[in-house]
Amino acid sequence: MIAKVIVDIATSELDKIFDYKLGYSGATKGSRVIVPFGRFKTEGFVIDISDFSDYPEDKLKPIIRVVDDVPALTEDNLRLAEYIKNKYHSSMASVLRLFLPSEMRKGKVRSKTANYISLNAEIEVGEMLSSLKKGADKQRAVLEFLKGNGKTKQSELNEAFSPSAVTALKNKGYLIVSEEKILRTPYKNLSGGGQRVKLTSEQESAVNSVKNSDKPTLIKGVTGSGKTEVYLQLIESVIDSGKTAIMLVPEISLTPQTFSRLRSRFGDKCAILHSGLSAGEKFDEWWRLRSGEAVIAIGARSAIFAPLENLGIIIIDEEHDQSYESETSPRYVTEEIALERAKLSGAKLVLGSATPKVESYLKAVNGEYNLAEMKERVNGKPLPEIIIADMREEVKRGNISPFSVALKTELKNTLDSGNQAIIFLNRRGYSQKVICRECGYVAKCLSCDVALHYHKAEDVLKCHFCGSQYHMLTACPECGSVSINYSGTGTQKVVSELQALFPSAKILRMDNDTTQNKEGHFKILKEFSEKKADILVGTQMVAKGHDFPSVTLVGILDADMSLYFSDYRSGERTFQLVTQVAGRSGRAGDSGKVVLQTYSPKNPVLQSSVSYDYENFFKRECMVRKASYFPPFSHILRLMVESEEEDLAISTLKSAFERAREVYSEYQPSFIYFDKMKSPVKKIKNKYRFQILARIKDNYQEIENEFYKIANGLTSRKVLCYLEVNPSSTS
DNA sequence: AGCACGCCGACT
DNA sequence: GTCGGCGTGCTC
Repeated sequence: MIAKVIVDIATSELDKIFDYKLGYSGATKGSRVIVPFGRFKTEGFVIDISDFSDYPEDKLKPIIRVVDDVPALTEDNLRLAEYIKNKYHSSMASVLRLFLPSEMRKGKVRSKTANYISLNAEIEVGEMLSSLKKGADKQRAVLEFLKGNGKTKQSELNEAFSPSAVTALKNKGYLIVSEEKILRTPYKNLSGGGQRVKLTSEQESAVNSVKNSDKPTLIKGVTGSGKTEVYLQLIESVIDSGKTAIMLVPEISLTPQTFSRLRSRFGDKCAILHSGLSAGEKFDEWWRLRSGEAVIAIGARSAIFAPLENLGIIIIDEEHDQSYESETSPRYVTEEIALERAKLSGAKLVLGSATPKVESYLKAVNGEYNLAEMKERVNGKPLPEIIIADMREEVKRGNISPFSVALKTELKNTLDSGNQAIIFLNRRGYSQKVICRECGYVAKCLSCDVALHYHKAEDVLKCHFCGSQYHMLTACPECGSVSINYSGTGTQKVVSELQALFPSAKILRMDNDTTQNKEGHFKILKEFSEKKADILVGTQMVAKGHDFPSVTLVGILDADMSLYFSDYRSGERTFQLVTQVAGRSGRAGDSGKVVLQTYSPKNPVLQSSVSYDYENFFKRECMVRKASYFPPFSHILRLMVESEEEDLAISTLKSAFERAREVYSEYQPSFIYFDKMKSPVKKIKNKYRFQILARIKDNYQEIENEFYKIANGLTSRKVLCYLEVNPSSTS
């Protein structure tokens, strides 16, 4: 018998099947194995067993050994892997690696065992006790304890009594030592009254809508509409029917709160897959799923690869979140893999969000997805009121502080009533954008309709989409004002100005400076939620995460800063951000307020967001993207070339461009845009980066395939060449 | 990935 | 002379 093996080395030359003699290794389809490879040994995956080999039989080597008792990969996994390999044109080894925690490879972790001690059942306890000498009180205590409590970990006995007493009893043959596997369970102490809640009629119909549809379901529910409870009851009914479930949450939501909600409801049936776990915990949680001991997997995007069989449902919470796109090879889109996995195993797929991706909602509108809407909040409270503060007016009136009059007034009210406030600083694409502080004019690229980035070193404005350059402005072309700026206020400055306005307020700051480590992040949030401060000032990271019941005011400074970010999705991002940040206000007590400061109050995206009008935003966004051929009405291909040697990068880019141009001439009518250029960030980690950008309106499958071939064909030991489809940032 | 082979520059 | 730089090729 022949084992078809993929060796666990992710290079394109080795991306083929190697045949080995199966022998008596015991390997089966899906087994991890150790095989001889050239002059050394390597780990590999058995992807098939066959009677035949095309390789000369006398040259076949035998498998050295199997790694795990149970094959690490299931047949479903292998089929899904095949799909991923074809879709993203990556090597099989790099795809298969997605299916196990990286720490498991190369035998870095093993299961942990401990010695357990119990009484030797062949001897009467009374006999043991009476045989002890008079002063042996410790030994007597150990025996009494074991008699009462049964099997106990040796380390605990040693600790509670004394190692010598235990050893003495062992030597007498009174104790039996057994080595047993112990599980390293993360968040063991998480608990809480995980009560099943009675659903509102809207929640109920969302649950039924999912159950009754054979299409994937998009649940579009406003903030606070109780989507999580819908997920939990869906999971419950799936596991009641003997199937398993995967729940994906954004990276930022991997908090003890999230876990405890599932743990308290489903207990040990739920396993947590999370990069923050120790290697041992990851290993054990993974095997609990693989062995069927746990039937619910929760985690960030990589949990879509959870080793579950008989899958009944996949839930992707906050489906619009950026963390669902992998930014390392294979650059997969979680939703695409979830769709295929659900299809392969006949599972339901549920996508949930208050602000779905334009792509997803379009699918729902087209009938490709089933749509379930939840418009009411569980607590019946209205969504926080959003007040727009026109910063152009403030500047005209001579207010040059970062805070509008409206925000100052609301801040005062909030503090006076003993509530808390969050000030959100939108620093996305911050210092690079050029904005007129008088009229709100933003410098844009003439051919792309995206904001230009200011490059300080060269003192020019550049379009990150087509690469064109413009002179830096000295005055606003619209109104002639010279108060044109490209840098904003940092968190530090905001804090000091706030402190000056409200001397007695306690202010916390949360940004990259104050949260170098993950702990800092939690520490600040915890401090704030314990009401040890009145105001929290922060960047992106305050937008998501904890609920703060006493927060009744949220201030958004420079709401438009991400609006003109050079990305076709900037409008979408802004809408999502405003909705999300607004959701931080007034969760429990009094109804909340939001002050949104902007230089472009008439902007349609902001207008839609202040009235929480997703439909309106969506319609307009679709119109704009359709007219200008941006996704989902086109596909953006970005072929990257990276090398430490600039000359080599350039020559590779040239040959890539030559080949791409052949594709271009064959399919010219399908191209909206096609050119080569330096990457906006031209050097990262000592690697020079160049790119080819293309935007395609049809025949994209063929063109994409050709581009993948070009990229893979040009990658070598010294040059990395890869393709990004609809990249979310073009840095 | 890892390791051997092999072909040119700088050195005890 | 040869030590060692790294470019190239092979691995069932």
